[in-house]
Amino acid sequence: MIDLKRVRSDYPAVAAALARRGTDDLDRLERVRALDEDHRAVETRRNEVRSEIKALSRTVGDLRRDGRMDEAERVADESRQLGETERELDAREADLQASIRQILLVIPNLPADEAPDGGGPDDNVEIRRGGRSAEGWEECQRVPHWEIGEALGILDLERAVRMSGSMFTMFRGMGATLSRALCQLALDTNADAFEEVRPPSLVLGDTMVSTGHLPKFSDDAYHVTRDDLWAIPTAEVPLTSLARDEILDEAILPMRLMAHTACFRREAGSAGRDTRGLLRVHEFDKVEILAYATPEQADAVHADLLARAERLLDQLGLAYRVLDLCAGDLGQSSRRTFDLEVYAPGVDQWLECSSVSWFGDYQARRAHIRYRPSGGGSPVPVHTLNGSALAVPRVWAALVETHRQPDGSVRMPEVLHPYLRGATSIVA
RNA sequence: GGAGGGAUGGCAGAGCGGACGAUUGCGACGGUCUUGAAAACCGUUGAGGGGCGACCCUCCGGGGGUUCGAAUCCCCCUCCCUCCGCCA
Repeated sequence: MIDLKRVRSDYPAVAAALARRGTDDLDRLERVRALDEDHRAVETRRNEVRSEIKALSRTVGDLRRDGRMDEAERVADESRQLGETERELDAREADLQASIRQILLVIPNLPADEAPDGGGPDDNVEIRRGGRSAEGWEECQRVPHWEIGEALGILDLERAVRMSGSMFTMFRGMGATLSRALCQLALDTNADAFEEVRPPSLVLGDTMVSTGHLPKFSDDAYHVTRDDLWAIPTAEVPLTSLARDEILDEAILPMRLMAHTACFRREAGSAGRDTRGLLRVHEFDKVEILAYATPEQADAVHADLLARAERLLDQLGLAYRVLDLCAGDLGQSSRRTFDLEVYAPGVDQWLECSSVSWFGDYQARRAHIRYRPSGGGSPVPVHTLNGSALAVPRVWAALVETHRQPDGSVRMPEVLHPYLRGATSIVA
């Protein structure tokens, strides 16, 4: 959530920042501002009435102790009258508060000043390329991964669809081993600074609200209605809620966590897009890296997360590019995001394989995660940041296409060998 | 799933319906004393919200209710513990 106090004290700046997203949220912002004024007026009056009731009640007690029953009853009666006013104001106060929160929960984060201008994906700024060159491909590398996977017996989409429906996948043999190897590599590479966590895959609605996945994007997530639980779309969800309702010591920040989990996405609204192969699937494995930080640390932590995600692609011998997302393409909770796109020569596409985001205190406000400054003073919301260290399907696809040899086998980059029981390539 | 017990401040642990936002102990912080430390003593020590401010309001697992007044009484829910059942 954006800071209501800032809406109050700095409305023009908040509105201007929000406007950069090019959404219709300015109406919402204005409604929040008006409701907030009403709310504070009602709250103040309600508190005055309550205070009066408390005073009268105390008087009743005193009078009764003194045996002045008639007077006590008269004062009690007066208090009874006020009780009605109190109930009325209280209901209005609660209503206003709920309305404000409801709107606040769907107002997106304010883009960072540094985020480039722009209204959509076309305005994202490519800030660099890394890994191997994205040019100069051999004919043998121009084969889509689903064909490679089938030929080598390492990808079994047909049977996956039979058991789970379209956009579900199944790796087999060395394909499955490769999938696991990628995750282990990602985990091991980041174990120097990140605590490994194995969180739940099903979470309560509140947990999804904390990160911003609910209430606005409920169509994108799987909902187990019988038990009212949600399948996590990313480990960001449980990892962010790990510190929910807590006050952290500044000394432990930045606090870094990583997790390998399955991720579930309904991919509603993308029917018919990228339907072949591994480009868009309902369930996939991912290693997420995440940090809680102070505002002062956030920039450096953001850069570090990005560097770590890049390093893996580099080690895997893939071609990738880094995009600085423009204000109009930023996810709801993010104020600054770098996307990593890996080039897959077989399908001739840049595939988004990581989003490294800085959320400011937007998620921390929703999740009530604060830290107590070492210098003393009241707790303040932490900043949260996260990114995919490695998301399996698209990296798997790019890897298999990039490293395909003229004989149809797929050479495995050296970093993976220890995780592949020593195998250096995948052959038919 | 069935039966019983519990949930209070960082922790431990009190709390006849009316000076209880909450005794006390520990911990933490500040101070006195000390060459330094320990001990002892004194003091401070939860969170959220409103108001320019004096100050006011809320929070004793959550939600309802009774009452002039609820941490204290009633109802529902959640979670934890013990026992039984089931189970990877």
